[in-house]
Amino acid sequence: MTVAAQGVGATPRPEARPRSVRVAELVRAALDLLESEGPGALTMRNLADAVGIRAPSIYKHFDGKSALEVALMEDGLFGMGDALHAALADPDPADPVSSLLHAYRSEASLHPNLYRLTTSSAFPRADLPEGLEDWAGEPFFLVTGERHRSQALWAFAHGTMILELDDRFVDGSDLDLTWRAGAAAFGGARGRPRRSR
Amino acid sequence: MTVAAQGVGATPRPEARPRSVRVAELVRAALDLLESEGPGALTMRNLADAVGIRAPSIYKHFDGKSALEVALMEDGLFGMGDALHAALADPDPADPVSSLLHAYRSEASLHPNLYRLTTSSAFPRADLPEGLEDWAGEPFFLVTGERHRSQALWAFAHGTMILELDDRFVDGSDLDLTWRAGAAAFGGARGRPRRSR
DNA sequence: TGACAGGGCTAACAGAATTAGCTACCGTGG
DNA sequence: CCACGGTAGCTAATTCTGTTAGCCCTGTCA
Repeated sequence: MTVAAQGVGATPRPEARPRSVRVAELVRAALDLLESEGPGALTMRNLADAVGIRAPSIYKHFDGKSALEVALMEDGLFGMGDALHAALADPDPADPVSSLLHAYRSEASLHPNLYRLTTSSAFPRADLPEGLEDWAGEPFFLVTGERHRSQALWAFAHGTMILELDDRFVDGSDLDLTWRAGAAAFGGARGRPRRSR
Repeated sequence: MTVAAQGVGATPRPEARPRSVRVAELVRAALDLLESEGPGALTMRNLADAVGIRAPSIYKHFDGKSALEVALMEDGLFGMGDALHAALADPDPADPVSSLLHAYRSEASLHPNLYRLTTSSAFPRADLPEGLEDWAGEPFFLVTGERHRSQALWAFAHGTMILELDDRFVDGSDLDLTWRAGAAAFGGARGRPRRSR
């Protein structure tokens, strides 16, 4: 392993950008709207209503809707990064791949629509804080020790997560087992069907 | 294995629904628009222009935009299903997992925006031909022989594909290696340098 | 011949993001 | 004390979206 031991990564957690009171309020309301009413309900008018102003006034705080979404994605990435790093720092050093996947799934399930947004096609890499993306994804590298393997594991996690959220796994199949099958494939679980490393 | 041997699945290819000339023309134009100009350009007015009519006339052929999208998804699923089944029926029985993943990646890369649409959140399962989804996904089962493992493999494929299309894999990392890492994890490839087939 | 359905059209609407331009407040410098 | 500039609200209006209503022509068939 080329990184510091003990589950602590080499990539520093980026600084969150300061937000004015109003901006913070808008982002919070936007997240509420997004999660409780769905992506279609996140309109400038609805958001304005939620904080008691008119839609055009939002433009005093954000350049446009996409800038607002960037702020949401930022929160989403910080949340995911914290969850993943915590999972590795935590107790169980035994099966880190499974721990990581479990943390990933839990965090995403907590804010499904935020997760969808954060992983949506229009990813504004340039507008996000420097290093945020790397830091949030680092745990996958810490757990696999190799770049492409870590990308593959991340891809599995994201694929499973988004298909689960979108209800794409048919019949009443047990998704726990699907996650475990992935963990096993990537050398995590010593799961039931017993496959060594 | 509970399925017929020799790479041929038990699930029959569903019948494509018949389409009138105009409907076929509209779907073809919609696909053109989608792939050449992007999802934002797929509007009723643009589509109407493309076939030389006015937007409201489209409603004589489709119930609405989402019905049009269903038709596109249908084509996308048929295309993917054909590609995957062909990959298994084809020559190389040696490394079926890699063959399958290769076919998946090729087919999706051919129509990236159609792939995105077909795997988008709003998946109108009920409006699609009976059995289409199962048939298109069957090759993943044929190749793994176990349900949850097949779901995990599909999730890896989709995750890698969508992250690749969305340019989410940072730095100039070699995505071939990422795909291969996944294939290896799922029991496909043997050696790293060694690529059979 | 007459009814009807198919498939085009224009006009119009509601809701989306966004812009322009106005105004009120609020703190600071002369 | 007063003027000034910045902050943050507002209304009105623009453009683009999907969609509906209602009209009309044309071919087919009883």
